[in-house]
Amino acid sequence: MLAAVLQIRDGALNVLLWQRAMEPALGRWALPGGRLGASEDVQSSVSRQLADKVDLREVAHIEQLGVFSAPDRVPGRRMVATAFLGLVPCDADPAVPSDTRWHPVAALPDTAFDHAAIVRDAQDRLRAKLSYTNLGFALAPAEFTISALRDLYRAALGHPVSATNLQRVLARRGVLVPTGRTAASGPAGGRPAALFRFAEQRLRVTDAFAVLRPPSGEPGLDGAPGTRRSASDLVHPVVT
Amino acid sequence: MLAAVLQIRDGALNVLLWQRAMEPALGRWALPGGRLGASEDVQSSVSRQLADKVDLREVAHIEQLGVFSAPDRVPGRRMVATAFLGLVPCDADPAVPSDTRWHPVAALPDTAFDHAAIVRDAQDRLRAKLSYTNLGFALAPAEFTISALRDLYRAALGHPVSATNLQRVLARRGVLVPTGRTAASGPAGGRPAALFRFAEQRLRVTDAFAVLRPPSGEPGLDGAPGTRRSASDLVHPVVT
DNA sequence: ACCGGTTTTCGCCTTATAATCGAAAACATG
DNA sequence: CATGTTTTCGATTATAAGGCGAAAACCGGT
Repeated sequence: MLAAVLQIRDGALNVLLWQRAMEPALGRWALPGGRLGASEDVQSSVSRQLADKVDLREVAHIEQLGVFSAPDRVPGRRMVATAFLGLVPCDADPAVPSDTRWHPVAALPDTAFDHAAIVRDAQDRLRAKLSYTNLGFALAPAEFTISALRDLYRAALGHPVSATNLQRVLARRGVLVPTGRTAASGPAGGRPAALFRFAEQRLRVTDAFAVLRPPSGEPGLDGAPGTRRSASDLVHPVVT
Repeated sequence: MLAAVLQIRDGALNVLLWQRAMEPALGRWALPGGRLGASEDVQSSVSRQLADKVDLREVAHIEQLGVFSAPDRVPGRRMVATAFLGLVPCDADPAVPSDTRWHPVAALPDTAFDHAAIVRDAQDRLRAKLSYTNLGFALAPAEFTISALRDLYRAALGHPVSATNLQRVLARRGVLVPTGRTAASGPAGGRPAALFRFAEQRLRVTDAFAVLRPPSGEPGLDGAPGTRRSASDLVHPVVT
């Protein structure tokens, strides 16, 4: 039960780590987590563990990342961990305990166990899902300009992003809606930017990323009609 | 530790289930699996469990599906299961124990616990990955005609697929290569079909499915150059 | 009030990829 | 050799993404 909680800070992707005060891996930096309780599922459990580190209301999205189970991943005793990816909007600055810090994923400190690999997987997952879902909602504030959103995507993806293209791709998919309001101009003037928000605060997959689509009226030769869920209500869609 | 092992049989997607001979859920159909050993990771473990049910050499691909952990998913005692997706090429017909059968996923029998939901997740994962990976290799024989492959995709996706389009989409991506040989004509004559094979037998993600790409030379403003893995060597890519 | 400087926004065009359609190719049978 | 069947291929259309530059909307200073 571990979580890689990511947030964009100062234009870079950061992850929440705490410094271990005991063996094994004393002094190294580790992902927050804990043991699974008897009457909770893994998702509730990880949420509960995180409550010690950050204000839970700040975590906009959380999902399973995978199971890490190499027998020797934790020296001494057998530990099988279910890892999660958590995302915090960039305008939140949750209070964290004194042993806990945000670290840029591009320059991790000395990490414990296989936690560096888990962070890499989390980053990969985030990058991929930014492409074909509305996952940006979990990184952005409630209201934002396109430029601000562009900066978030650039930090998360690790490469420059065209504001024009971002705007249109997201608008066409219906994930971005204008609020009608505008932001104040910057110090040097310039046209005031329109404010946008994400249409939904829940993960949704872009339909169009599926290739080899059904002809058109998509008759479907599945058995059990009505049993099949439509692509758009898959919350934790599809890949790993 | 459970596996939903899928195979196309008689033009429909099937899953391997065994009938429980003990409580709880006596008589119901369950996914094969077992407990994690002390010195193995979950993937090795599931492979080991499957060895009892099918010839392992027949399983062309296996990957993590997710953790199922609702406290009451198994009545009586606490069971947290890591579920896997396994795929068997359609030309294999592994010998299975007498309590084990293939069942069409469209018409599952009385299933135990939450196994029906796991099978649905497995099917969703397969459908999605057929779109943007070369995962078809795990469903198809070593050599096949486009028509045969079309039938496999149709069965897995649940909707009609154009052979022409399938051919070119996969060829353009470089996942399909002609062997040069041709199949024998059918009983009614017709032009003999060319035989193809998948270029690789390992999962590979189509690069192009990523949107919001880097400008062109993809400079990348990541830290730690060389640390980052390229999209194409992600074996278990990216989504869930 | 006007002018240069700045930032955002929008329309037009190009490119990339997928889907559709129909004609031609290659075989079997009578 | 004509006919029917199946596959293959080229040409075309459709859709989505990326690139580019002009126009819009604000600033501060002259």
